[in-house]
Amino acid sequence: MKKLVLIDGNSILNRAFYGIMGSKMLMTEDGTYTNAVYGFLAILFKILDDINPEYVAVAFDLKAPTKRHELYKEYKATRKGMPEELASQLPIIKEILQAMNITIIEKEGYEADDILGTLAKYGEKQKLEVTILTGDRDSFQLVSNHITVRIPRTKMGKTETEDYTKEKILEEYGLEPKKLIEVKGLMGDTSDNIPGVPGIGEKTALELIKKYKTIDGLYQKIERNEDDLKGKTREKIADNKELAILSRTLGTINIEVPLNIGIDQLERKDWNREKVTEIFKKLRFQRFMERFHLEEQKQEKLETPFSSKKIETEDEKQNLINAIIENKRIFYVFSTEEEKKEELIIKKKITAIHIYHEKENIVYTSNKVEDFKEIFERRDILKCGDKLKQDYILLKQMQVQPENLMFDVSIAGYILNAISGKYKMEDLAEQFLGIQIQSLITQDTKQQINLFEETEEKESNTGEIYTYCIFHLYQKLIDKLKETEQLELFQTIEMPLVEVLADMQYTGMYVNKEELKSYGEELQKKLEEMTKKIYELAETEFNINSPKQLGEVLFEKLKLPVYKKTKSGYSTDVEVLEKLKSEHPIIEYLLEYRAVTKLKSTYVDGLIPYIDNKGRIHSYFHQTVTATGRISSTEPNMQNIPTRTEMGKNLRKAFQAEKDHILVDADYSQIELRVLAHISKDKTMIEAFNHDEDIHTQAASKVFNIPVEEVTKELRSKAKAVNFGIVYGISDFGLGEQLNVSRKIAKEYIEQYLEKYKGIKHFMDNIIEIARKQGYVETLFKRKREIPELKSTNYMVRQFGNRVAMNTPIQGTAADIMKLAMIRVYELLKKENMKSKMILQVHDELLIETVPEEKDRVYQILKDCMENVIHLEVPLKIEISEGKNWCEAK
DNA sequence: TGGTTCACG
DNA sequence: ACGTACGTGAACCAG
Repeated sequence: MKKLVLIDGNSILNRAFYGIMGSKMLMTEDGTYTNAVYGFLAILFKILDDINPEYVAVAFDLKAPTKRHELYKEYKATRKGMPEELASQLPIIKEILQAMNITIIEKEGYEADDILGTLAKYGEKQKLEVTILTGDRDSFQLVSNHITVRIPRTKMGKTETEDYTKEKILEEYGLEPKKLIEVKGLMGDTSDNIPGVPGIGEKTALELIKKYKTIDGLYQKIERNEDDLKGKTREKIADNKELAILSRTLGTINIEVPLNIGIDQLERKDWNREKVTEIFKKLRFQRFMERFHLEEQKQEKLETPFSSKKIETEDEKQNLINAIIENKRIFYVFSTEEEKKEELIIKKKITAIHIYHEKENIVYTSNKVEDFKEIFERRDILKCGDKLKQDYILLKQMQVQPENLMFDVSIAGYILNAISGKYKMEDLAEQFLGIQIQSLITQDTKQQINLFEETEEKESNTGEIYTYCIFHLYQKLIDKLKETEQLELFQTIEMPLVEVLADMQYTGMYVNKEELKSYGEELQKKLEEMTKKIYELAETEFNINSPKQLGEVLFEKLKLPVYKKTKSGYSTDVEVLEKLKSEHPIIEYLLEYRAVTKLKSTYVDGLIPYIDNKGRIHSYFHQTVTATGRISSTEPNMQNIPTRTEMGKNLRKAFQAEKDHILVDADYSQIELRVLAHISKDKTMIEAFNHDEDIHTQAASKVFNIPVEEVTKELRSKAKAVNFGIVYGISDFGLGEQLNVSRKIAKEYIEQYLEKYKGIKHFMDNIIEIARKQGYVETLFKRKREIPELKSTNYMVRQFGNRVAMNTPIQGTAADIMKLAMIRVYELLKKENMKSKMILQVHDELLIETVPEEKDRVYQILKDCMENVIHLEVPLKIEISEGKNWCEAK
């Protein structure tokens, strides 16, 4: 039997739009939304795969009002408009369907489901097996022996489908599909603006139709008093006969639309591959292009634009070294291999070095890195490469102290665009040189892995190509940085910081493994107690870590009130639990359980495997990750070690100074607000900082219009939240949420605040205008962040863009200042040959491990460098403390 | 893999 | 009528 697939275009596009919204709004660089198109195609490809039909058609609604709905005049008025982000995708999907030679059917005056109904019945008569793909349960009335309705569901991001056959409908509703029209007439459908009989829901309607077969049958019996209905229900039904009949008409799918279409017009044909490729390329649908092999293979294998040579003779080596010294710079890349891997600690070593010879256009390769030790240690030779922090560490491990690491391609890429996230050599070579690295690689490394026991030499020219690219990217990126006026930022902050971070990462932080383990055991005991208590109180055993199961226990079994929901069910976060505290004794145990598991799994069990044989943890510090210019830390993240709670503080006792050493912790006080005072030039706030006043107390006095002396703890804390809000890019809703006050009150706070801090108001308005005009914002040191969100057609996204515009100059400038301070501190410690080591940065906090005899000097250096790294309109202030461990030093 | 939760600044 | 404070990373669950 041949098969026909009919698709409700609007319904599926709609599903796809809301299904793939979530976290990432798919969009191309120029702001075209593509999420619904993408989802539509995913669903389409799936059904074509599953069913492999001989015939296909897609139906769309046309905007004109339909006959059916004209009957109900309010219909149009209450009809929800499509959001612009969705509407803009409609013509795109039509264009694609056309390119795929899939028939599109639209008819003025008819809805998609009318067209589908007509075609389905027609198909059935032609002896076809018909499947209707739609998100609309209305179409169940069309189901018959040879017509099935398939409904897609987005479940956890994935699209599943469910088929409604005649049997399934009989089973689920106890009625023939056709009878569902009668049911709808009684119950109505709010989403479709079909009124139905007031007070009659699905249950009653189903029962009535089961009993009386049709609406007409029902009213016949009522009119003859042969029914057995009682009271209110009978009255309502009797009173609303007209409405019921109207509703049935509204709910009936028209299966007699005059279409003049023959079956041969629905036949599946080959795609116009060229056209489809062009559109997919524009929309960046890489996945689909790969799946259908659409990428045009224009370049076979490009001729390599340079030569490669292994260094074999002494002469060759000397010739290269001479060239490097003469040019005062080296373009190079290391090849590395994993030396050993214990738990999560990976140790790498250099296996070869590739160096570009500028005059000869040859990339030389040597596996004797020691030959170039001197070159790396020379300060007068500029090192140009990629991921130089890693190189620094690798060299350091072979007793080489590299100097003048001043050009790193990925960092240059990051400075030029902090939000692209594409800083791999492949990305940068493509973007700035138009070189397709993949097409230049001669041997596929993947193919030869494990072909031999001993992988002697991986015969890949990747390292050589990278080296060649570095040379060409150098001039290109330097020019770009000049163009954007960011060369100074790059050369005086970002590049000098590479060595600082490398050294910090190389040094690592001492963590007392034994103490950490025993603390873990303590937590384990607590955890077992909590678990027992929770099971008792819940009268059931379940996985407390599963928000889903916990939600079921709290809100279904224990019937606690639901304050908040998430996409997938009940929310069970701290905020919700705090509100439920008085409702049930189980809550306090849950809160405690959550706190303890977090500590144990993330910070005890999670950290132990990172401790090396010297007791130190070497977190990776990333310089090309954040949108604002901050540093980030991973494997493990050392920037979010607990500190706020008592338990957190106890944990910090395991983070220590080495034997006979001391930790010194320096903390910028209010750096973000000070930066804000400076860039907004707000008189009031500047004055507060210049007189060393408590900034939150001052804010309280301004917001609540009372003298400073009368500011209570509560008011100060509220004003503190307002200050935070200002830094984050204020919104009344957000502040209200934070303070647990109405958004009206929150709005008053903000208005008061901005009334008193006029300069800040001016800054906020101004920065948004600038951001809109130029498409980006920048920090005091010219770090830039593009804000494409401001161009969005979606209000929410634009609002987010506004907040980002306000926050980024503040957070980013503070990050710049800290980076510069770190460089100053590092330079002094190095110059004075001190044993003291910088071991950690936590955004506004710097941690140094020192020895008693250097302690005073470290204090001096920290204070000098951090407070005087730049002179703003307000002073920068730090607080320093010390201790044997990180808890004491805070 | 995405969603939820939670640790830090 | 909507659905929001800024910047991160990791563990865990469910599909």
